[in-house]
Amino acid sequence: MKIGELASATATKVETVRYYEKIGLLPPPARTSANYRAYGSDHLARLSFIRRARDLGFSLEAVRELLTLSDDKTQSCEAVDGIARIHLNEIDRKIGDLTALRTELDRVIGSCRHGTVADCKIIETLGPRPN
Amino acid sequence: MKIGELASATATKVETVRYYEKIGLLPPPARTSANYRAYGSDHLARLSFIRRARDLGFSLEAVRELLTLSDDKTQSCEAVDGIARIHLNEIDRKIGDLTALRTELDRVIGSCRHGTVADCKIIETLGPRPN
DNA sequence: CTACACCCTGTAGCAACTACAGGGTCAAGC
DNA sequence: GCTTGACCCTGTAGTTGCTACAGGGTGTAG
Repeated sequence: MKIGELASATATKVETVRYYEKIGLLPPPARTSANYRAYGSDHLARLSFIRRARDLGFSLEAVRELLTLSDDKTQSCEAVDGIARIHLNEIDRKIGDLTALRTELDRVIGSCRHGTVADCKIIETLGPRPN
Repeated sequence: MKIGELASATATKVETVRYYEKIGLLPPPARTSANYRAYGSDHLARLSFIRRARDLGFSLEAVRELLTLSDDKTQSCEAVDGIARIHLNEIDRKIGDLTALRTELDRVIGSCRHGTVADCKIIETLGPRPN
């Protein structure tokens, strides 16, 4: 299959597929006589794997590790589990940060009395403080 | 005050202060005879504003708008309120996305039986699907 | 007078793509 | 046979918000 077909089969942009090849996530495929990339089902499987891992929020570096691990079927699953757990912790941290932020921002917005900027509580909150 | 003093007074790195000047968020200050930047209290106030807005998660583009609005004290507070509300919506969306992700990832991790990679449920989840 | 901390400019790097510019290829329709 | 349009190629520059040099100059304490 050509790059456009592979891309649409995996909901990826063509440029992104080439990018994954350039950074070594996706092995370079064979070429046609016209120098077009010719992909097989192994490429499709690998790119699907990458996309699903990305959708779960794994970084490209984590995806690279997961791919390496998944290539050696005899290895223990522990390393895979570890990567996933680290990622879960990061997500929890982000959710916590965003929730705290949300509370603070909500408080700021709630104080807005819709007057002029001169006595806008939002601007005031951001402005200089007397300490 | 010199750039290092301004930076530490606002918990900002020196490079970041220069960066804000370069992108036009912070006006260029006067210079000493040795070509050192010399800041006044107005710069301190403005940089504090920027930092607090950034801490609330506003993008630099949003900060730029907030600064412009806060400069015209006679204007209505509505635009400010609007920017803040848009930002709040974005935060809510992000929290929602991350929470969904968290659930999914937790499910994936929970299915791990700690065997070999060959029958790792995590890898399996990421691998090719029969559709 | 010599360390050392600070300041200057300018450029390159990070993640993870995205968007051109400037070309080549191929199938369909007139 | 020739044009149109959709696709493909490479390579480079842009995005956000900084951060980290490299290679210099300045100011002060001992």
